[in-house]
Amino acid sequence: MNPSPRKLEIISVASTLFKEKGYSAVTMRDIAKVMGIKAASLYNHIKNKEEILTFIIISLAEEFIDGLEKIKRGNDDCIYKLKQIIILHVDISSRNTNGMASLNNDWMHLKDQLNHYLALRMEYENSFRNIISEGILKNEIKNINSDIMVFSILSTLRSLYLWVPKKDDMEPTLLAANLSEVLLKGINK
Amino acid sequence: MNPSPRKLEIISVASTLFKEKGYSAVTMRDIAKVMGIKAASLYNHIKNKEEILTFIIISLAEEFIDGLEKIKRGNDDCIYKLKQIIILHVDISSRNTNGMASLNNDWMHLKDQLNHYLALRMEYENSFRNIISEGILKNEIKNINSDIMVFSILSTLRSLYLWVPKKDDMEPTLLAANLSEVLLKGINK
DNA sequence: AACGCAAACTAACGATTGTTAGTTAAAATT
DNA sequence: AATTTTAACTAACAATCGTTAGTTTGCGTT
Repeated sequence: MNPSPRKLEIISVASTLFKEKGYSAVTMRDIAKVMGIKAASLYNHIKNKEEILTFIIISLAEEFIDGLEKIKRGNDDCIYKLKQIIILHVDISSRNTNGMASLNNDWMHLKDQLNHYLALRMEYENSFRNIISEGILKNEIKNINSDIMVFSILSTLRSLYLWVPKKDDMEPTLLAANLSEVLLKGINK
Repeated sequence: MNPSPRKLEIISVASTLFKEKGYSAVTMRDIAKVMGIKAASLYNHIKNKEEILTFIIISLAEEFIDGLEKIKRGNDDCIYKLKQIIILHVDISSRNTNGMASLNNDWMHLKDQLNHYLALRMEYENSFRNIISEGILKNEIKNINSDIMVFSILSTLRSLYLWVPKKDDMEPTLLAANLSEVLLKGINK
């Protein structure tokens, strides 16, 4: 059953507040106040507070997994795959700057779906690492500690949600292109 | 007046818990339980919960500012300065993996010192950006959007606290060297 | 006109929050 | 030996938390 428009509205408002103060510091009364209703009325649309967080995190995580799956299936070289991953992150982060905050910082407050989330994250990181490792084997990528490369690139991509809103004048396409240049070829002339 | 050993112990325990669940989700009773005392006893050593967070964040922020000041004063080229900044981050993050979590994620819960923190952060980012801009002028650094370079490098350095504990077998010196290679020269062969 | 339903409301619940007051026991200082 | 200090304790506080129960309101369908 699809979430009703009103439910999506609540989730959207909650995402904004979760980004500002974190999941734990946001009360149901905070969310209700922004919605212009009482806290108890929220429960006509959602099961409980945790369901809001779960929806935000799991739907984003699955969007990343799906995007990465398509990229993996392609018969491209590793550098091109990395560029597509960068585009994927810029795209999802630009469209979900609020939700990305919860994905990055509030996942530990999941209960029922915590293990599911952790499994998705491990799957994603492993796929990412495999692309790097394959690139090293094929001599497309430098033979440095692959963990460091995964960490370095992924840290930047995971922080996009903080940075994109400050640069909303910049085209996502241009941002992804510049980011590819910096992340793949460095800044040193 | 210097913090007593017992106070530092409380701050250390609190840092660990803050990293696990975030400031808002950690109660004074949580901290007390790990200390093996009652929550009320904490108040013999600290003023309130906020003071713990403030101490963690401000002392780290000032450590970064001091480190950057020394680097700025040096008469080195910009690439070398950036390498020193990377070493600074690896050093501080390795010695304070817990506290760095609060610096990154819990600063918005500061009250009295929030503006002070924001001023320090802006000062730090501006100095960082100036080094990049100078490097572009001196033709040491590629002429790409400098904001993107600042964002990219700083995002990685700010995430070190998450990653260093998983690689505690790796020498900080080696980590900093590899990181410099990746961040400055990229991964593309 | 009567009905059913979605979505708001009021009121309240038990649990938990940060914190204070007052007390006690041991250690350090005089 | 007497006294002060340190650091723990018990007990409790008002405030706030997520959530439930029961009620009301208004709109669309019969």
